[in-house]
Amino acid sequence: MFPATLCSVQLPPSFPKLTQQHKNFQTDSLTTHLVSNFNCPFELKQVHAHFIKTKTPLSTLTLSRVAMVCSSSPAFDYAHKMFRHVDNQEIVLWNSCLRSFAEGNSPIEAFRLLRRIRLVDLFPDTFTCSFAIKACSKLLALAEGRVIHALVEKLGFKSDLFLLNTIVHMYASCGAMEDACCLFTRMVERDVVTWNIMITQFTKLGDMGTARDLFDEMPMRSVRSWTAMIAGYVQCGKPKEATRLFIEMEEAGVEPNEVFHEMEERSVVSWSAMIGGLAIHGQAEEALRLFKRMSKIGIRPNGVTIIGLLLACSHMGLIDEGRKYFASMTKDYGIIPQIEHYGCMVDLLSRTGLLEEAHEFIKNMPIKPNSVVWGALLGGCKVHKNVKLGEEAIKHLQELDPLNDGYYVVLSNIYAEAGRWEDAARVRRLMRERGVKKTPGWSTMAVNGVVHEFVAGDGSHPNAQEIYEKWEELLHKLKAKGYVPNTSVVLLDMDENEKENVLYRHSEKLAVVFGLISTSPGTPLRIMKNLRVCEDCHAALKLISEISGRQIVLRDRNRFHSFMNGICSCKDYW
DNA sequence: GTCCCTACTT
Repeated sequence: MFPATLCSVQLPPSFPKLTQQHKNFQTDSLTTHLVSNFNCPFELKQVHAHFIKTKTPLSTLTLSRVAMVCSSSPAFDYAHKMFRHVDNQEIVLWNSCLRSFAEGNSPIEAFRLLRRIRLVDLFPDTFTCSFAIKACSKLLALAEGRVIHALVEKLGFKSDLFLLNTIVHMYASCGAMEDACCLFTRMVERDVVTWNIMITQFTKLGDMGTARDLFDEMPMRSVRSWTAMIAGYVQCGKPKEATRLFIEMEEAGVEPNEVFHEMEERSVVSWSAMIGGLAIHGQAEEALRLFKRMSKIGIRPNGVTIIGLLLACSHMGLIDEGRKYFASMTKDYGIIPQIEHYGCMVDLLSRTGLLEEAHEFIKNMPIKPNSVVWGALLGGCKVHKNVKLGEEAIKHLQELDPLNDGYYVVLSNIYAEAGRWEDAARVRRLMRERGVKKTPGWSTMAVNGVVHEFVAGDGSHPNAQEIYEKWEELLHKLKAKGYVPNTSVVLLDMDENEKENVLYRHSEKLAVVFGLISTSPGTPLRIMKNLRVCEDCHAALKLISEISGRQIVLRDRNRFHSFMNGICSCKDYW
């Protein structure tokens, strides 16, 4: 809130006017101080008064900073009246505020500012609308987006291509694909960005068919078009198609329709997407090979490229390579490691079982470790059964991310595996006390364009009876192949029979069985899971791929698993 | 001064 003085002051009818006529003006030290320290809206009037008194030209103040500081009401009104006299491009100042809000952490503030702009006699331009729509995209505020779209039409900006692209993107990112498509179809003029937006959205929906049709149809392609398609194939578990397209992109070269420097910038993204994609598909060697090729043709990696490399090493346990890349990022490429890089390194060390080293690494990091970093250590403690360090990690996680159920579950699991049932129960009690609930596991699978959802233990699927019957049949075959249910992954304190039943109702098993009975033989099955696949399901899926002769692609929270002929692409390291 | 792509852990 503002102090009453600022709120209640009535501006004089003739608002003090300052122009830029003082050419040889020398600022005194107080003015310099006021200018360089202006960061409080309460002070605007005082500063303004001082400027009038000392005949300081208002342009001495950085007006964009004033706008930023005073963008909230009621300082807004005062700043607006002040700007009116000094800057005939006042809207630009507010636009840059809108932009900061829309792109930063306060898109709601962008809406408030837009309302203030509309309330005074200021005319929004295409930029104003563009930033306001961007705020809608960020907040997934479809209703507000529609209002601003209407405003765009009303103000007569409806043929502005930049603006229309922003609106198409807003509709698409808010999930209103019909509106996005409708606008796309109606647009008289489209550029490569328009097409890229549509392609990207379809790839995000997993509809690679439509995305590909658009990609083939578009009159010209930019690096981003290729990147969107490649990333799309990676995300939906088709690394082969991604690689094929990547090679095609290299062979085709890219049309010079973006400034050269920018093109080079962008192509780092394609390479990084491809490297990261190969990494989460467990093709570490391929990812590292690609990186060598990229370096050879002179494309410099950025921070994201390095994350891809570290991920690749992490998913395959390539400890020495990981260390090497982490060291070289600063030494050879001048990239300062961010928290994400530290997260990858802790993950790499922890997974490999170098838990003490990982702990030391965390203690010596120059930036404050976040929950991801401690979570990575905790994950390693689970795999390598280290109760002591697990407890250390959870101590920090309770402070950093107390409501995240995943960490408690892992710790409880660590205790359970060590046979410390009382401690495991204590963790579960703690969760109850704090109101933290375990996220139920669910899997989804699309069959003939319909997305089927399976929740662990759930019997609500229309084909539940059939699924369970098929599972019983499959179970015999699995056991004949040597499958032994791994009940240790069931955290609940119950007898072995009950545990087995819980295990047999895991969502990914239900999904796979449903896939087997509802698709023709040989069809690959694609499943998404919200959590990480459990060890038992992983073992079962390997065998099912062998028995059924099907490829099963499972995208879990962490990475892709591609099961084929009894083997998983993660090589059981995950 | 504007629009679209890549990214850590559980």
